[in-house]
Amino acid sequence: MTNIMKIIAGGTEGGLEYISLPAPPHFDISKIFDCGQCFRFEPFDSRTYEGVAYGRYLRIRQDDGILTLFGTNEREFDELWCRFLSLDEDYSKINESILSEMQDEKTIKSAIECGDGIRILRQEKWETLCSFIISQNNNIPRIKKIISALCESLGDEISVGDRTFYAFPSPERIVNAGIDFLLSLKTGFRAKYILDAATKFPSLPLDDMETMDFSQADELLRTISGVGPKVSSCVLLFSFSQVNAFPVDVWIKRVLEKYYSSGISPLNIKNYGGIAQQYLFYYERYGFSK
DNA sequence: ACGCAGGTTCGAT
DNA sequence: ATCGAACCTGCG
Repeated sequence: MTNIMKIIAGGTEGGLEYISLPAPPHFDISKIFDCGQCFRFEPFDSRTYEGVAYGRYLRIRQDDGILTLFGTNEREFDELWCRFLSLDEDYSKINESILSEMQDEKTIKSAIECGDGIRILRQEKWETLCSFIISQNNNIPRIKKIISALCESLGDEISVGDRTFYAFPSPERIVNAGIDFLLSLKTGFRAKYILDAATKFPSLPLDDMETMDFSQADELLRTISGVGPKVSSCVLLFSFSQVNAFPVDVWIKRVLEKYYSSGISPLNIKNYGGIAQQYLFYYERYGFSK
């Protein structure tokens, strides 16, 4: 992956390495980490989020058109965070493409304005699969609680100053921990699903699933018990770069009924349908769309 | 108390 | 194919 972003500063602050770069247009960390795609990044202060992905800690601050990444360096940025944050994608082009396919329809237009700055992260595949299995028929605070308990119990420790973070545990560790362990985390009926996923995940053709058609990748994921259409499309969108995966949850159902009961529909978008879905979801759930 | 929360499975039509 | 109930749990 070639780094298309230009690092403008770097150094050490408070014992943490950091790098700075210009914030690109259509990039807003508060929307990125608060649009429901990610359960493990939390606010550090009003302009900063922090968390762990791919076994690495990251703190990211956005202000005055500058992005500062703490706990990392240029090499790791090029290898990991640039792609994780989708800084290699042209969201001007994506937004125009969506708007044009939707023929300037007014709801999608408002949704893009409202959700502008959201980027689809490229998260770790196993973590995303496991997290969205846990998310089913569950609420966000409890989802986060279960995931952090899972990481604290089985994940590798990551020290940052005097604080400790945890990597997401591998499928093998979860298989070894067993069903009773998963039940002790209050995962309930999802425990057997997590175990089935942990058993099957290592033999999936993970790289190929990024480039194959959505429907083929979807079919493979759905062989896992507990993975239905919603979980599968979330996982494919948030960690397999399947930008046409279009998760339909309760909020999107509302959107479809309210604005698209007849005529043009975002379900028929050919390119970047999943990104359109994120805008509509954010608009309906967090925007003031009345 | 009892319905519900970012769904899926299972069994009955 | 389609439909509804049941599912772990904790919160209001």
